[in-house]
Amino acid sequence: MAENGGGGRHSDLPNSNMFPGTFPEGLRVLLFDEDPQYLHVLEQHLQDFQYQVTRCDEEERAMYLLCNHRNMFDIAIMEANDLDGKVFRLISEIGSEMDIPIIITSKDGSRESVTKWMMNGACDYLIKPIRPEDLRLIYKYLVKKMELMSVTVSGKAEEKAAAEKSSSVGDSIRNPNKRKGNMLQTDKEDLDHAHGSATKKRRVVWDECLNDKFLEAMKYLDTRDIVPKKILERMNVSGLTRENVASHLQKFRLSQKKPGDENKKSKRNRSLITAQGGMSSGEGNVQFPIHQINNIPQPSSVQPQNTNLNLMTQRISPLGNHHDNLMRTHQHHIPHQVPEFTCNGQIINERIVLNEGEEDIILPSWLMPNSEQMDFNLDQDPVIETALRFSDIQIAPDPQQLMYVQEPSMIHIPSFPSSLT
DNA sequence: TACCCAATAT
DNA sequence: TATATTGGGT
Repeated sequence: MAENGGGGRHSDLPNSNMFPGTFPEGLRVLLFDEDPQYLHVLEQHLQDFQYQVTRCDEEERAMYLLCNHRNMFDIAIMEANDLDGKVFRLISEIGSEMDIPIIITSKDGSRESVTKWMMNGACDYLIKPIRPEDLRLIYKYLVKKMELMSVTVSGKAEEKAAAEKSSSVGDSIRNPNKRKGNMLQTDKEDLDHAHGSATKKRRVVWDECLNDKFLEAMKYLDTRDIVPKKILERMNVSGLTRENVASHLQKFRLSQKKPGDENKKSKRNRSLITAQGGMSSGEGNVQFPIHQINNIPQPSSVQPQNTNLNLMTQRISPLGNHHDNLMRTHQHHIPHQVPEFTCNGQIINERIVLNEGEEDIILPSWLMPNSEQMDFNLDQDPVIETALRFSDIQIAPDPQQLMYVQEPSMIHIPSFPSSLT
């Protein structure tokens, strides 16, 4: 891959020392353009800047990824030429709920188009042909978040404590990254949010990745050491507090107490149970998506180095082809909401969830193409593959809060019954 | 101080 | 619903 074309870009960042690693290198970009050639050009440019590009030249697929795998991306660049298209509808209707900046690209430089897109969820609008420099600078939409989470994560204990105190003041906790429909207000809004969230504690979403860490820690620890503090230490997830772990442990223990309840649960709750019988907490909520837990390349050798695709294969294969099941499920259910699968690049359990949770939905109904179109095999999907390939090695900016996971988890402890209600 | 647990709040 | 917080007890 070519060396970056933007010399000294890191020093471009204000207070760049507060940004982890080599940010914005590794920025995960979902790139959609219907023109394969132009797509390739853009991809090339982005890669020149060391961004991880997942390219896509089919609208449906791009939207599918945006809807259902946005945690695999830090930012999306979507081609869109008409204001009545599905992309526009997608972004204007649920774009504000997405936690990912969406940049629109178009040949249409009309004021109407620019204005409409910008007012309906796009964070920027690039008129083709796009200058490489504009692509290089896409990380700017994440800088604020990076700064924000840097404050949150790097804080000392006192600051943390203070932050925790202040979180009980009573004002609502808002998603600092949720963009408003009217992006003309974005900067101000984001500033407000940034200010607020820097002093607030966000909810932790115990999704598959984090839960795996938790389970792995439990497994590793001696029985007498299974206390929040030790688990926290063992998990080695920065940003996570003892209280977080204590809370989760409490839930865990409760869930173990009455495993019999499992059978009484509704179908809906079954969607939270992994194939291993574990608790996946796959609710898919966006408060603190676990894609924010960026796997740092493993320094040593606790376990064999995960070479990502292999890892994925290992984890996927025993479970059969869930993609097919997933797709079949979709074909039989009218979608009504967009679930969020939060495990960074690790879609195994999300598929399990989908497989078992009959009510899990992928696309909004108006986005649902005919089943033929949607029935692509994700296992062999180069788009998914790209994202997966990068998923474990990236050092990607975290939109809300960064948690470093130093030991990619491969161990799943069976039986973490879910279902506490 | 850390822990557990139940209840309650968000 | 999931997670955080609180409060009482060990």
